[in-house]
Amino acid sequence: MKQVIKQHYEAGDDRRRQIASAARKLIAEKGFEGLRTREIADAVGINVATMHYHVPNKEALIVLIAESLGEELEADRAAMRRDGPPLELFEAELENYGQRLQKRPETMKVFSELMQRAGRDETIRRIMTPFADQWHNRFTEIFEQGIKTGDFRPGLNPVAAASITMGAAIHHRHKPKQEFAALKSELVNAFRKH
Amino acid sequence: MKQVIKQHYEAGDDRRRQIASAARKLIAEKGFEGLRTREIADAVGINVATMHYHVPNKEALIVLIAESLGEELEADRAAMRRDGPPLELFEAELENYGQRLQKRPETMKVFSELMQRAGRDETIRRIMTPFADQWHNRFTEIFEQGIKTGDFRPGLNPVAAASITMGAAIHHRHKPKQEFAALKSELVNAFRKH
Amino acid sequence: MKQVIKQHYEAGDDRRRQIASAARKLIAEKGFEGLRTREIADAVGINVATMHYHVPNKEALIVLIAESLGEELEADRAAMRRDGPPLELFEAELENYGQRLQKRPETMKVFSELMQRAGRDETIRRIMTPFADQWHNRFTEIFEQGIKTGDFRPGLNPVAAASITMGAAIHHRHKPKQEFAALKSELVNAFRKH
Amino acid sequence: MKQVIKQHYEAGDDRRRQIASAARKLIAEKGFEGLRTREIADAVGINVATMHYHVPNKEALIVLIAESLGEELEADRAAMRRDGPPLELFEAELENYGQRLQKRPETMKVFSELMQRAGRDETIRRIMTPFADQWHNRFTEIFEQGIKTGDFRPGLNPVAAASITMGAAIHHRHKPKQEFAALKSELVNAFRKH
DNA sequence: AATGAATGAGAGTTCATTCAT
DNA sequence: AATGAATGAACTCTCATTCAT
Repeated sequence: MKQVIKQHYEAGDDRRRQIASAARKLIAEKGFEGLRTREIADAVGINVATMHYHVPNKEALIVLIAESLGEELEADRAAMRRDGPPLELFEAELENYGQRLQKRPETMKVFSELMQRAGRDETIRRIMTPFADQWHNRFTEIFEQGIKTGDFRPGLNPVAAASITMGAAIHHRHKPKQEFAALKSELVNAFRKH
Repeated sequence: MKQVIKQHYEAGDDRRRQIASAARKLIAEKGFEGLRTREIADAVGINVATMHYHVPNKEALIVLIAESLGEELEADRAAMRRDGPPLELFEAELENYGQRLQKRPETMKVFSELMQRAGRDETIRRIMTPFADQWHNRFTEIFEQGIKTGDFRPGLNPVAAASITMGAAIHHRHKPKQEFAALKSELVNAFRKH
Repeated sequence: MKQVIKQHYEAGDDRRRQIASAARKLIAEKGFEGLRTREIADAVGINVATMHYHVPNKEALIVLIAESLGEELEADRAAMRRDGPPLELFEAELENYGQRLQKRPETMKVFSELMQRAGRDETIRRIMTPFADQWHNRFTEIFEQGIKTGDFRPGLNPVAAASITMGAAIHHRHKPKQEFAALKSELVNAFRKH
Repeated sequence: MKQVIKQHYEAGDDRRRQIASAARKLIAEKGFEGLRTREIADAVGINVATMHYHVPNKEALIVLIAESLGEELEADRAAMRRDGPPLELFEAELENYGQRLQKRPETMKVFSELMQRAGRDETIRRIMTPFADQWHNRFTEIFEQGIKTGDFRPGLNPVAAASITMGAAIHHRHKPKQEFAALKSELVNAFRKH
């Protein structure tokens, strides 16, 4: 079903991927509360019943979306370089985030909607927290190493610094791109050794 | 209908205040997407139709909520001291925020729900941005003065620093209270002159 | 809507009565499995949402129907004479049933549909069994007294006889009326003293 | 698809038999109204589409079920002894019914569901009435002969007596087994010569 | 200012059935 | 003979809003 000749047929997981993608687009536009099964189906170009064939109900849909987002973030993470001076790694991490913001703004909007909902929805929380945690851990790690190498201030609290960084990054999500450079260099100054 | 005696107290704007208050409680519990006119009316102890007499539709309700929140934030702001060494003002500002988080967590939840929605809803954005801006300006101002007095690093970008501070504060909203102290001192270290 | 002065408003329980009545008619026609909320609403001449205002969901609707039927059967029972020779009472009971079958065939159809469903549905069982039991007890009682008075065979098992009578009566529900007389006299012969 | 070896066994009518059997089991559990094509297919271990290949639609399915039930009842009937004193035949007939009730309660539940539906559904009525009639005729016949031999009361109405017997039997379907003996002997006493 | 009742529009979900392979 | 995927039609239920009083 997946091979060359017959590929005009969107079978199995492809449909689920299409659905996830359409749903994400809609969430980015109208938020979680504006998400309608019918609209997703329309966007994919299938019947609502067909949609329910692939994704049985709204809860499963949300899980699918969260997973789909998770995979993407994971792929991004896997692609990051992990060696070099901590300060550079820190900047690279921010740079990467900034680019994601520009190239796929949808991703961050959906991420933020899911995190918002995670506060109330156990299922989503279970799927999403690992991703938030991984990100946080990554920064913590960088700070810890950087303190040793002397890249970052001695006495810096790596956990708190990681939180500040993430907060700044997320809070910046809606802002114009130009400001991001200023934010980045200010974060660097905030933590590096003077 | 039940307490005959009090009935004349609760006319006009009092009702609107009750409605706003009930709505805020519900938003804090279930988020915007879980807000139901009927539940608000029930919480106030009136009929849905009566509710619509006071607040004609959901848009007006949202405006009411935003205004109510705005008034509260404004009152908070007005109560803040505005003189003294910038570093102290900065700490006082954060301290005040931390206490608000503990005493009225509902307020911050609603604020965050409204800001989320502001991204999509023009009306809300118009009401909310001033409040976010005022807060941002306040920090910017403190940083500007602090740079002059030597409390904060020379070369500090006041605007970026204000953004980082706000991001950190908002991002911390759900976290346990104990961590807040660490965050606060880390923020101070991030910006003050070493 | 029907009468002259103020009664044109079908308020409160009247609506529930109308709904119960329409639902019973529909069950008699198409059985339980063919019962549709929309059709009931249409039959009453109201919107589906209005129907749900009065009867929140299908389970409540079924309870309403069962109760409505129960009330009717109860009224019937209350109207029956309870004194006189047991044999006469027995015949009167059957006669009354036969007339109900002719005048309100719907009632018995609905009763039988409800009893069928009672086998699977706990809620219905709880409402309906009392009525079946009362009827059964009534016959048992008549037989017990009749044995003493010598109207019925000595050695007759009153409980088994009651079951036979009810089985015969219910089983006859769809049959042509004329046959009922034969059935009745055969039942009398089956149990009376020879 | 999974057990390659057996695949050629289960062609044609075997499939139909499997489907009928699965459907009957499901009807016994959840009633007619709870019968779902998908569940039948699942129970048989085939795809819904495959099911529709063998049994084109729900009407055909019901016919199939009725026929399958009919065959079973017919086999039962054929196995019954048809000679001996009428009173004994009568008791044997009841005894056989009682045993069927215990050994294959499913059969009687399905029979009763089908008879209920026969009241509304012409197709089912056409298939089922013969079976009900045959049973009824069998009792009538036994009574007619028994009157001649003196086993049963002179003046007994064979048709009405047959109806009473069947009503009692069917009505007893859900009741505990122990009571059946009492019912049986009471029926015997009701019709035999004293 | 308040209410019970009503409503239209739509939401998610289910189901028998069909299509392409 | 069998399948995965697709579909239209329907169903129950919900919700913001309105109407008559």
